[in-house]
Amino acid sequence: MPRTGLAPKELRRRAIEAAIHRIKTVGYAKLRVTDVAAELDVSHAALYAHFSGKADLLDAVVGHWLDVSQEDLRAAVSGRGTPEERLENWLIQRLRLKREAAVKDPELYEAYCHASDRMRDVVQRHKMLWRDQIAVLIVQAIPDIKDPTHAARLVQSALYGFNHPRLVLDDLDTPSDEVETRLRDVLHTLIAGLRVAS
Amino acid sequence: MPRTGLAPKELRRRAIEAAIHRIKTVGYAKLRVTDVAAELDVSHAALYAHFSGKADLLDAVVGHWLDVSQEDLRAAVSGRGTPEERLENWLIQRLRLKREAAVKDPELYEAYCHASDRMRDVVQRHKMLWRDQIAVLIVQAIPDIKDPTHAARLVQSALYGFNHPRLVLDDLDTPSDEVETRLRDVLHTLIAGLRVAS
DNA sequence: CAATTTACAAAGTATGTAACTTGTAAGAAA
DNA sequence: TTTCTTACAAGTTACATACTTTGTAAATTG
Repeated sequence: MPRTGLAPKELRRRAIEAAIHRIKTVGYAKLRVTDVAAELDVSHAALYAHFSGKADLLDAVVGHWLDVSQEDLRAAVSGRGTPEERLENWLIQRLRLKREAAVKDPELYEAYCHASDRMRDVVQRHKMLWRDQIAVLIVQAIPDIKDPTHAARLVQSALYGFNHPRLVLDDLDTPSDEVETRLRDVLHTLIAGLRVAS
Repeated sequence: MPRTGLAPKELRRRAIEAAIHRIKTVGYAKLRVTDVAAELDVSHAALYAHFSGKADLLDAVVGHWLDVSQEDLRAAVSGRGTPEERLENWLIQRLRLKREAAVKDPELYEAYCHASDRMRDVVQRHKMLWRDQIAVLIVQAIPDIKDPTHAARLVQSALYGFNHPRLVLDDLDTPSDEVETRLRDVLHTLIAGLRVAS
């Protein structure tokens, strides 16, 4: 029987929190599963009953962050305003969340960048989620659109430069409103183009 | 008087060639200015009369590669076909040049990636060149466009995901025609949108 | 006197070894 | 029986030291 007296799910949750805490304090590069275990007062080996390894723990951390961001984003889908405004808000919100995260928790954001580079499943799943949400919003903005999935992929492609974690990091030093204006310009031009084609 | 018997310009040219040769053979990471000098049968210190340092030599290498690429691209500006086709061809050609370079001379391409990451002047200058050429082609494709420079910047933004050296490297494993089709889709949608706005 | 060399300081990289981390297996505890 | 621990092999990292490379200055050559 357990020494921690915690349900597996609970310990998993605490391990993720501990890992986040460690990443925030000592940095992503110096995260040791030994230290995470120590923070929970268990031996490092105990964590291997809950995570398949370090990569899995990091995936859980990134997955948690993506889930939290997802919450924030969902609001924009059902928010107020015209459909086109909602799509715009959703995209702007996604950009802002990343920029904020990159500034507020750079170490945590770095973990996300690494996960993204390695195309880990966590990130892939969320990319598909994003595309689905974009597709939903596009249908609302352009009701007689021919192929919503195709249109969503197209929008994703065109806005990739605003969304890719590394590139977000790159133009972190240019003012938000400038980047956001560029994003809006591209989006509106795309929508105008899609309306013509539909 | 010179021991090499070469005009400064000529030695500079040979140094660039030697550097390219070294990069191709031993790799970008292992390039030593000592070795480049040895290949020219001069002491490494002699190169400091022609380049301000290693970074400057690398800039010259990347600049040379960009100049050669530029030649290939210029053809598309005055090529045959409708203006829209020429713009499309120009953009596709730019993508192909990068993909080919990344496959054929990965080490040389890496040098370009590094220069791009560090926002070196060489790369900046060529980005502006590109935008000007796009602007020229846009004016031809949409004669009554309001602000060609703005439109060119917009197209650059939307196609950044296809053009950024690192991202080109990322989807090198997806087939050319798939990537090119996506680029064409985005471009045509943008042009349709720009036509509406003009 | 302009191009080059040798000589040299500062910065960077390679190497070997000790200490630490990761992941596994066998066994103890509740 | 499940959760955890200790013990351990394999792989990494940290660190001191020796060696390379970079960049500069003074001396040299045609």
